[in-house]
This record gives sequence, structure tokens and C-alpha cells, in this order.
Amino acid sequence: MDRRQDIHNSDIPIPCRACEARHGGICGALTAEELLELSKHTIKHALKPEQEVSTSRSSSQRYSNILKGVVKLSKATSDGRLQIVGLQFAPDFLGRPFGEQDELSAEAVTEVGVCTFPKSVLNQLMDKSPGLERRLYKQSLRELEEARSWMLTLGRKNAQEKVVSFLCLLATHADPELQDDSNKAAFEIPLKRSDIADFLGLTIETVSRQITKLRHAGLITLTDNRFVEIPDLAKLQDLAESGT
Amino acid sequence: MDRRQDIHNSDIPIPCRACEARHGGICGALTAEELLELSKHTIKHALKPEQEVSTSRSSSQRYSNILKGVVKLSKATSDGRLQIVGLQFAPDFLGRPFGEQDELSAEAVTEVGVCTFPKSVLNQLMDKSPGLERRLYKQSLRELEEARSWMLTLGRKNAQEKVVSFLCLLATHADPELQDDSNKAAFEIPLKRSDIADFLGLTIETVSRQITKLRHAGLITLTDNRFVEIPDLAKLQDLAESGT
DNA sequence: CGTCCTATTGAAATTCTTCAACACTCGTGG
DNA sequence: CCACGAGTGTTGAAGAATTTCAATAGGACG
Repeated sequence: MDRRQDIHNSDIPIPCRACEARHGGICGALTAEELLELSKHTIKHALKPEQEVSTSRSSSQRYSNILKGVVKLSKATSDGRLQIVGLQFAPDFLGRPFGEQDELSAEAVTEVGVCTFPKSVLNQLMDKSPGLERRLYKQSLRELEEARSWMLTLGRKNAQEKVVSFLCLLATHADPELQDDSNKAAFEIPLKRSDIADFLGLTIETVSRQITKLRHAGLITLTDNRFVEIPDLAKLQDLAESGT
Repeated sequence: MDRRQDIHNSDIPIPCRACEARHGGICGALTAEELLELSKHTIKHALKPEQEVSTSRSSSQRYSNILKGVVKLSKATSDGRLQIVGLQFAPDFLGRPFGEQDELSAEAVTEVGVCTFPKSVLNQLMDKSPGLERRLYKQSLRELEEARSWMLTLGRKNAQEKVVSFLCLLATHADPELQDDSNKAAFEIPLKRSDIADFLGLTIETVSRQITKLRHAGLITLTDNRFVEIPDLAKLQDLAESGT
């Protein structure tokens, strides 16, 4: 049972009652009172794929919580080459406390639901609630570790291993439609090929070829280019570090 | 003048008085009292190049502050390929609050001085001092941004641009022996070629060739393979994103 | 039915790595 | 004092991996 049952449900702001992210996200660190304060300023948005999330430098100075879907964070060189530097899932917090982000864009990969609120409101809440700051800090540490793991993938793995690493990442991260006990996994890849390429530092063609190879090797099964089945996840995970 | 002059110097613990990192590092967030508490448990170490810093999983469960020198954080694949995922300079904090780091090694690149202390002490101080946690949080956000910028370099830049990006990173980050007004820079590269390669996701040979090219193009001058002079930093910075 | 978008596949071109040889510096010890 | 070896860095040539360019196929939608 949830430990927060001592808070009466009637204390929870109406827009938050059915919220998918209320426990997992940063909201889980807030008291009913704080939640109410925050909820006065929140707006929920639905985003289509490719649509930019209003973050940092963009339009309104607002932070977001992801309620649903996948958001990609990416950076670009001045001549337009793109690198995805992070994938965020519900119930992740989105935004950069304390000053500006340099050149980071955040856009929806799938259909996305976000709950946004002004930076100023969170900043004030953060000063009052140590639990909130702690939770944000922990998320940034987690993201830092993910980024560093991915640096190993980008810098030192070959195309085969990169694609496999990507599939393994999804197999653990994405909604596990089949993740019971075993060694199997099945899920939908939320990204299209060009996004995968931008995440792996490869070209679309190379990604496509590697996926074909894995298919022929019987390591994965594909239906409609998005839905993957992995019969032996352990074998795939081995390939992620010593492939070819 | 320093705002902390209201703290009498006699309040500052003796080992901290002459500390190079006392203002810049996390210690700058502490009151005299907190600093005293911390200093009771600190040990200063001098490390030779290649020597591992006692962090996370390693030997003692201690955090560190870098007082001097450069530390590399790296990850490795199971078959031994290496990727440097971060460079830390004084007065950076070193360690992973809240649980273990997965497979991250930290070792001295140059001669390094660190000030270490038990995790438990910092954890307790962090609960008491919001300013301390704030400062740690900010450092992790900074590191996250650096990691993500570097992901763009690793994933989307060619060898030339990678080496140039590395030099530009040092030109701004490392001790600027010549960074007055202008467009020039001169500094010592603290890493050897194999470290540079591991940082850039390249081989030693490719790094060497690219440096030679830059030398022949008159974009840099080298003396003794470590000391670099950059006559036109702006031109170099342009190359970092659209080289060849 | 045509068009746009996405994905696949092939062949040629390019970049980077691998393998191999060599040069330089520095400390040690005969 | 010089020879030796280890550690570090450079350079060349051949090889491999990935990219680039180009053509094709399928699905969604108006």
C-alpha cells in the first residue's frame, strides 16, 4: 500500500488525482499543500511527434513533467549534424534549473503528454522543500550516469554493438510488454530510423543494415519495422560489448 | 573582497586555511562550524599520474575534492576498450552521492592533490546544509551539460573536429597561462596521446596525425609534444564544428 | 492514383583503424 | 660515459568499417 495514504485524497488537487506521474515524478516529493500550490500554475499539453517541448530557451519559461510518451533531447553542430543526447520517459522532469541550457532542444518522439509550470514556481518550491531538490538532484545524477554510459557506446563501439546497445536500452527502459521472469523481451521502438541514427551517431543506412543483420541472425524479429521481439535478451546483451 | 570575511580566520580549521579549493569547491558552501566538522575527517593525498582516486566502489568509501591537477573518469567495455567520460579539475568534487556508480573509474592524469572524507560525513552535512546540496546539485548539472556536449563530439564529429574540440576545451578549461584579452591561448596538454585518444574515441595514431595536420596548417604550435600555442583561437573554434 | 514519408539495399568512395617501423627522451646500471 | 630498455609519439601502407550516392519498395493519405 502507498505510504502517502495518510494524506486524504480530498487534499490532492483535482488535476493531480488521476495523474500518472504523481508518485514517480518530482510531485511525489511534495506535500499535499505544496502540490496544491504547484497545481495552481500547471497546464497540461498533448504533443505530436516532432513537436518541440517548451523548455529552457524556448518560448515560455516553463518546466515540464512527462506524463506519457518519449521525449528526445538533442544537440546540433552549426552545420546541422544532429546528436540525440538523451531520451526521457514518463515521469521524468524536463528542464534546467539554475540558468540556461546551452543549445539543447527537446522534442516529442511519440505522442507525448506533459504537465508544465512556470520556472519561478518550482524555484520557490525548491527553496522550501528539501525533498523536492533532493529528488531533482537524484534525477540529474541518473541522467549523468546514462549520458556517460552512452559516451562509451558512442566513442568505442562499432555499428553492430551500437544498435544492439540501443535495443537493450529499450528492452529495459521502455514499457515492458513482456518482461516477466525471462530472457525474452518484446516492445515497440518509439523512434524512427533517423532518430535511432541520431542517437547512435550513425547514418540511417547503417542502422538499417545492422537491423537486417540481426534479423537474419535470428537475434530479433521485426513486425512492421517498429515492433521488436527478442527471443534471447542475454545473448543480445553480450553482443552489446563484444559484437561483430 | 570576499564576502566571507565576517568569518574570522581563526574560525577556519587549520588544514583548510591555505586550501586552494576552500572557496570554489563544495567547502565554499559551508559555515565555519560545518567546515570544522568536515575537516575533522579529511585526509589529503598526493597522487601520481595513473594512480586511482579512492572513489565509489574502490577501497575506502570516501569522497574527494580535487585540490590540484586533473582527474579522468572513464568507463570500459568488458573486452577492455576505454572511454574517458569526463575530465575533472580543481576544485571539483569527486564521488557519487546516493548509491553506487556503475563501473566508473577515476584516476589521476597529472600529479593530483585531493582532500578526501568519509561518505557518511558528507551525507550528514548535506542533510543539514541546503547550500551544500545545492552546490553539489549544480556541479552535477554542469557535468551533465559537459557530458552531453561531448556526446555531440563523439557521435557526430570527424577526427579533425574532435581533436580541435579537445584543444578548445583545454584552452578554456585548463589553467590559462595566456588568456588575457585576446584570441591567443597557450597551455600544457595534461594528457598523453593515449588519454586523448580515449577521450575522443579515436586511436593514438589518428590523434597524432590530426595534430600534425594542425601544426602544418599553422593553426597550432607545439613544443615537446605537450605545450601548445594557439595563435588564433577563434579560427580554431570554427574548425571544431565544420572542419576538414 | 500520385505523392510524401519511411525504410531497405547495392556499389563506390572515404575515413579511420590496424599493423609495422622508426625516432626521441629519460633513467638505470654496467 | 655510454648502452640499454621502457615509455611515448610519429609516420607510412594496407585493410576494414562506415558513409555517401543512388535506386527501389511499401504504406498512409488526400
